[in-house]
Amino acid sequence: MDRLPTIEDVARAAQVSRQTVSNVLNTPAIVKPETRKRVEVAIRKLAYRPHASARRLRMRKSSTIAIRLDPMTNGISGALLDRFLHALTEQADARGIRILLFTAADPAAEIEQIRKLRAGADVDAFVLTATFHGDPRTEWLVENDVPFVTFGRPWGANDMNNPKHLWVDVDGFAGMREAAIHLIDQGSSRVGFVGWPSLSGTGDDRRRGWQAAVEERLSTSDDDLAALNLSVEDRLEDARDAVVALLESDERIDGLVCASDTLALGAMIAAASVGRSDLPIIGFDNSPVGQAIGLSSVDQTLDEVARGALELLLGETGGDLVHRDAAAGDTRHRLITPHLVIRQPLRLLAPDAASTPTATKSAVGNHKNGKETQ
Amino acid sequence: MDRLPTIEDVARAAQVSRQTVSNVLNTPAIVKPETRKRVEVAIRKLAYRPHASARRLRMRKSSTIAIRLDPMTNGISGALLDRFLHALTEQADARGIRILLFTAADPAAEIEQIRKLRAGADVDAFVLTATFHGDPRTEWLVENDVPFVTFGRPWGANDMNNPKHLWVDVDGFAGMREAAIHLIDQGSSRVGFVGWPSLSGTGDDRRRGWQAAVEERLSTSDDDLAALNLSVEDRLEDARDAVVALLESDERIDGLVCASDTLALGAMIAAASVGRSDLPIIGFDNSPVGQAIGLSSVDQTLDEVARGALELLLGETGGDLVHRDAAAGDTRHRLITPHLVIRQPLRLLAPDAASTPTATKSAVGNHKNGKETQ
DNA sequence: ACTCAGGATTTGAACGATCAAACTTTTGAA
DNA sequence: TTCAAAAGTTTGATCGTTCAAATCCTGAGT
Repeated sequence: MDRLPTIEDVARAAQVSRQTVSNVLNTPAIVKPETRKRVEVAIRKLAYRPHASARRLRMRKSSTIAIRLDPMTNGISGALLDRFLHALTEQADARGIRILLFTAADPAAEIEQIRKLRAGADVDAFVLTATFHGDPRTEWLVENDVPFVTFGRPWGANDMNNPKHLWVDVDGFAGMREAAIHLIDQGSSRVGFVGWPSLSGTGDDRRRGWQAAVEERLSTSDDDLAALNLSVEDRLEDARDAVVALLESDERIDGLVCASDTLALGAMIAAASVGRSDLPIIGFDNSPVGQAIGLSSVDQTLDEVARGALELLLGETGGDLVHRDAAAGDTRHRLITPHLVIRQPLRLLAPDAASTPTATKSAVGNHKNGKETQ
Repeated sequence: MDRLPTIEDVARAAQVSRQTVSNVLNTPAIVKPETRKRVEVAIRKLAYRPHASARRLRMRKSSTIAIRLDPMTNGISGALLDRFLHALTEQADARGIRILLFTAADPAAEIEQIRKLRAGADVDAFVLTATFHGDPRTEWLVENDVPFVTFGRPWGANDMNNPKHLWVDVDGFAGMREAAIHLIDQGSSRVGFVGWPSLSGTGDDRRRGWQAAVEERLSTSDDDLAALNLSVEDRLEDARDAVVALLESDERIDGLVCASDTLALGAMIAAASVGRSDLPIIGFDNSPVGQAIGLSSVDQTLDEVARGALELLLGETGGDLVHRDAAAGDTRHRLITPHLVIRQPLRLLAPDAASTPTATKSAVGNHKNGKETQ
């Protein structure tokens, strides 16, 4: 056989008509069991699969969701989108939906891309990431009636409980609060926070989580609260420098929670460099680097985020687009609770008793090394 | 207008026939300029774009390439696939090709997925990553005549210059050699190598690069060469422990090149912990973490890899699949030369003179800190 | 035996584009 | 002026599927 088998080939092989084969595939219930079996055998024998483009043309839907792969390799947590993408692809696959990628340098270019993909009937719906305050994309999409869901809640004007669009987000408040409470439960009595300047809604949300935990469990004065609250850009050096300063100005600090793993790593370096490598630190994002270095972190459970996104777009089970108005009231968004991952930190400065290194042949050999480089 | 405009709508608006509109889009040359202009206006006015599925059905090709998004978040260099994906998507977009994602837990599952995508005529060709010795996927693909290209050369049996399939790869030898030579040029006279156990062809390739540089430029004895050559698994701790041992056993080492940024980071930590935080170290992959921490590294220039992959599959310019046999002799693969990125390393242990930290309001304030924590 | 409802199956049309061939107009040379 | 070739445009068929309507079959009720 030169070309791929068509529904007609199957029909011929099973001695039935096109439509019966189609029915076996789409509405098996209405086909007589006997006939159905015969068709199924033919399908298997020919290794037939319906031609996706033909089906899409007829059905007037593409069963495809597009997502922008943005160039932001924003430092350490960059792999976040990567992991989300993976989760999304898996969930989508289970529903018979495909994930298409596109790129765009800026929001305007992204809108243009979306317009093209829509106009070519290439894509049914979109997933937007990294939304921000006053995002032109969401406005445009709403206006042009394009189905979409955002990863990230609308921080701006409209009411979170009745927004203009579907969204999924991670509950940064709950996550950061859990992290802080964990430290307090482990004996910390003075827990600081390293976050971002308060432009980002995400950062503020996480900050409030820390604040809630401290106010709830510790008797930290308002002045102290302000002193324990750092705001720096999401860069290793900035975090390191700020934390060095903080630790030197306040010896009693015995715990830190951070709005990202980047900041947490900076904090670890800072702690080590001022001889506090025992300081418990918790980050956010559960990035690969964090994992490699034994950093405890708040994991975003991207599987659930992805599942939530698809459920909002397509409904609980099927692969069909839910009409916007049908997705009623409180089901129009999902707030996912992240969970804390506790790890044994890798001491940056004091490699104690190298735990069975796997150096082989040409390695010089392993030996104990208990030297405290403090 | 309820539905999207079709070619017929445009034809009506421009007072021509379907086919003429089609010609304006696909073979503008054969349309009389006057008519063409009229059609183009109509196209713009209606914001018409050809229906992708209809076109694909008729043309019997999907203009889509699929790639597996695998779950490997392998530590620090994990973002590599992410970056490759981005480059690939951009290059593909320029050719009017779309990138589709899929997942699979293991090679067998991946083959099954590929089979499905092919049978559904969803995808024209595949890009395979993380190929390994005796990979069942490449065998299957070759046997079943599925067009594909691998990122990673075939290390196994068949001749590299006449392999059974198309491939693109990064020249690890050249990259590692350049790195080592750079260190030597900067004054290093005893340069070690941290790599992986010699199962991986990639690792050996990089090792040979270091070896070539050292033999070429330095008079290191064979015994020394063996002693300077570490092999550990791609884990931070393992690298750290092995490098600590190495540095303690040989004081004269004044440079290290590593087969990955993960290993390099481990080496940096090791160097710092034995008071050698000045030791120049170069990694491989140019990962985001490396960037964040100021690690010099060999960058894989994934743009070129992506371009190469597409050129092999689709030819220099167009979007059409090149017939396998047409891609003659030496154009059946690409070996991309990576380039070295030199950075000012962030001292892990001695944050000297915090360079204008951007801590704001609630930060305690910045101050000089020259303490050497040796 | 005859009708009718209902289920099971088949047939013709449509989705929106391109290809191949037919048709119409223009061009240029005799 | 005439005609053939070239250029420009249109028409009918097709890609592989599903929808809508038509047809065929089966068995129950009169």
